[in-house]
Amino acid sequence: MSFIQAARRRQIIAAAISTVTAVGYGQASLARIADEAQISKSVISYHFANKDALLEQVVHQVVDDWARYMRPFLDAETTAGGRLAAYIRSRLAYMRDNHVQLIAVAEIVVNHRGPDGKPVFAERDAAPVAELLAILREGRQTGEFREFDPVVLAMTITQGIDGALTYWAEHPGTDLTAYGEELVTLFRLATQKKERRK
Amino acid sequence: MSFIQAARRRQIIAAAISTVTAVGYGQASLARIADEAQISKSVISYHFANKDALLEQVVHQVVDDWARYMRPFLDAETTAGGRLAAYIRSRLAYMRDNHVQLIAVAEIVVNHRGPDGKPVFAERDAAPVAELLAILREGRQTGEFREFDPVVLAMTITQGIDGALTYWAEHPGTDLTAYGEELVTLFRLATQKKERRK
DNA sequence: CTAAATTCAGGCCGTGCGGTCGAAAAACGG
DNA sequence: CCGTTTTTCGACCGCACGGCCTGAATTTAG
Repeated sequence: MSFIQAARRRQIIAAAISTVTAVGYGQASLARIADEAQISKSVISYHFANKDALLEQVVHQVVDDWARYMRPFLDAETTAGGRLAAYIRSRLAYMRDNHVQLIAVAEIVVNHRGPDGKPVFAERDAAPVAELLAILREGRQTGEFREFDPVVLAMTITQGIDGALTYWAEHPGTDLTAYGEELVTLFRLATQKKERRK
Repeated sequence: MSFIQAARRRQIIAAAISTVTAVGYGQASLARIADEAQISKSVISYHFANKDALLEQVVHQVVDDWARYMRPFLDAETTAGGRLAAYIRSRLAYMRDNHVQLIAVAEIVVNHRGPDGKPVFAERDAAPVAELLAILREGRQTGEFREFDPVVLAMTITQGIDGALTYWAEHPGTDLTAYGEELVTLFRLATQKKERRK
């Protein structure tokens, strides 16, 4: 693949992301995306087989970048509790710097359907959840965490972090770092064993 | 409004709910809804001004019923902690019995946009969140809860409950009651003050 | 320099959408 | 029983969509 081809693809993907984020999945037509990129519709058709292929590339690229970003933060921690806090902080940090991409991906994953009417990317975002699940199971096995259902915890933590994104989107003035520390505290209290105090 | 009119409207609303839940907001055309209800498309137009009005009625009806369901459970409790647990349990119980309606409402609220491209029902589901926020603020004021940001907690609890719905939708065998008790425990630990133990 | 390959613009087409129309059918009132 | 109103229907309209095709501009290769 030539250099100019790759550049065009990146440009089109970027335009698709900003368009989906701005007007939503349903209104993100090829015409609007082409308009956003200031190119003709057929350029998109030339570089991507069809709309589905374009959206799939959008999701693929963002998810990959996301996982690459979080990895070093997770690997730097040794205890399950530390990894959990790092997970929350790094996922939130990535969201702060890439919220446009993540909103677009969320729109696409939720709304993109196959001909049968069922979602296509059902398990695509399961990767970060699986990572989190592993952390929780490890903490339970080593006895670092209290007894709980790791599935419920993983789901709730994921949802809680996503909630920060949602809230931030609606209240742009929010201090996401402070929000993140609240979440870290919240889930530390929710996972740690009871300690004798005073 | 006559009796038969009300019946037709309810039938159409029910068909809209099941259609949106089955094939998603984007694919839920008037034709498919009419097909689901086994009536002609124009019957919908006769009883509702347009598609937007129909969807608004769907959201309105479900949200109203939802609030009516939860009220007595909340009023039965006196302490903030009790009200919080009742909130989680009753909201989850309603979800178990009305998941089709709630999935439809979620689809509509997220995807329905005005001509400007911005969501229309942005604050519609803010009512249950406000209720939850009041509980949390009350608990903080009376000193029953630890220090935290009520907004973050309210958001996280709401998201956590919604996560149960999502997980249940993907794993139908899930024991929602057990899931709910995990959530109650989780958020009790996250909200209560540190206690001296042993 | 020329010819082949690549890249891009504009327009066309079939499809399905939300919504409307006039007529048929059903329900109602005297 | 008939006339009126309410309700339903299938046909139809204008529109925007995704996809495709044609052809011109640009780049590359020999």
